[in-house]
Amino acid sequence: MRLSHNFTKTLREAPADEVALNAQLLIRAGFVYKEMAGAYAYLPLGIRVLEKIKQIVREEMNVIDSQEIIMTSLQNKAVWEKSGRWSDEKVDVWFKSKLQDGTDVGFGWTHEEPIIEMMQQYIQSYKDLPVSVYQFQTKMRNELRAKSGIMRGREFIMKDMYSFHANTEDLAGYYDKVIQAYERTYDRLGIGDDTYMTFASGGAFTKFSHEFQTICDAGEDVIYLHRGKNIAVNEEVLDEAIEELGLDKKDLEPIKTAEVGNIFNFGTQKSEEMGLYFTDQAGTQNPAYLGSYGIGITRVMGVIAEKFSDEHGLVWPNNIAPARVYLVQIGDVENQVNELYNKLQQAGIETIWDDRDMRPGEKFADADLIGIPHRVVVSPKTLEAGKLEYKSRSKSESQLIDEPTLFKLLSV
RNA sequence: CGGGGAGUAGCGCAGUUGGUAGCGCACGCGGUUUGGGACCGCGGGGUCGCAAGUUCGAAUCUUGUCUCCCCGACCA
Repeated sequence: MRLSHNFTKTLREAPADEVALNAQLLIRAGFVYKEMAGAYAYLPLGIRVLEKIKQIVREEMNVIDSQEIIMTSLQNKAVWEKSGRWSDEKVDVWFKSKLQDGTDVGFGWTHEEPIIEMMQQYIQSYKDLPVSVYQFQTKMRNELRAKSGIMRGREFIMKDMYSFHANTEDLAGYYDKVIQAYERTYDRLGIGDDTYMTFASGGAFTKFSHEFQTICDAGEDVIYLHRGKNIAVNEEVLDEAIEELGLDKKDLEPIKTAEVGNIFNFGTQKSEEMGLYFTDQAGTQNPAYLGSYGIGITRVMGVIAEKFSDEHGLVWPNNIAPARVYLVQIGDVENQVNELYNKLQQAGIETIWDDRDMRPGEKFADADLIGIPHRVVVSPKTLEAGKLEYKSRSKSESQLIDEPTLFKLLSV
């Protein structure tokens, strides 16, 4: 990407109505645009990060044999009435509207009911089970108050996955596979070391659901961590969990965290509500066992922006940075930079080429703000030395290296 | 939804005994510059959130309304 072709521009100062660090940095650097409270547009740089996060999640869900689909944002009132959750008293985040003929429709805040409804068409026999599906969807939730930048919006992207099983053991086995897949996912996203599986409320079938909580000052949750046993408990179920798990409160350390995932074992409750039954080997009808598994994609991006930044700007982890290399052109050296740019492209190394007609200082400042992991400078000076200037975003000193060394460095 | 704060140019801000709006950044033109956000000159851009009201006159006073932010509550 040639930066001169990018329509966004960086800001020296963040808009006054943004207090959340993630939104301040992402807006200043040109990753997102705020449409209204709790609703953000994703710009070219932001899309790159978002797609990388999605791709990592996609790959890990595929590993556990889940199949990708896309459901609809418009939802059918009748489907939700089956579970009783069309009611505004039961669900206070509904966005609702009407078709021109007066028919009520809702905007999806989750897809549990619709997916169960849909799967009735495809699951009749034990032979059709197990099955797991997932999607990346924009969820709409009419929150009373949006906050924390892109970490808690009224519109956000979530990966939601649903699995259907013939019996509780099969679901339990899959549930464990999901946990492992989530752990691999958070590792690859660069937040694995700070992310804890946490006992939380909300299990319909089991006593607890499990959240994945990432240490983050901007988070909204507090978990209690037992470092020795590596067990974490959400504050909301602290007393119950201490009792259930035989923990001593004095061994637990409270930590501020942000929820980046939540998985549920619903047992057969929802299938019974919605009427999802299958025929077993004996020819009898049974409700399917359901698991539900979410990862907040845009929230993960916010958490990472929040966690990995310094006084100069964003510091993206390698795997989700919008590019690997930020190539700074200083002076009249376009041809030489173009040559290196093409080599990087051919090597499959995503590069942002700062070919703008600006002073070096501004380019360096933007390189830092945008947070690309590797910075390479080409200037008359470096060309004279027959070298390239290299700097890692996370280090303060730069060094002169030759081209083979650069490619070796980038191949890791 | 309760409490608090704020809406003036794309962004950050100034502008009270009420007198017709200004600064920095950004933007356009010219020139000098060119390795960590340059400098000089000239220039464009604002229904002062919106609507009523008071007044000869309102960014400024009154009322209403919309929006945004923070704390709390809420959060499958």
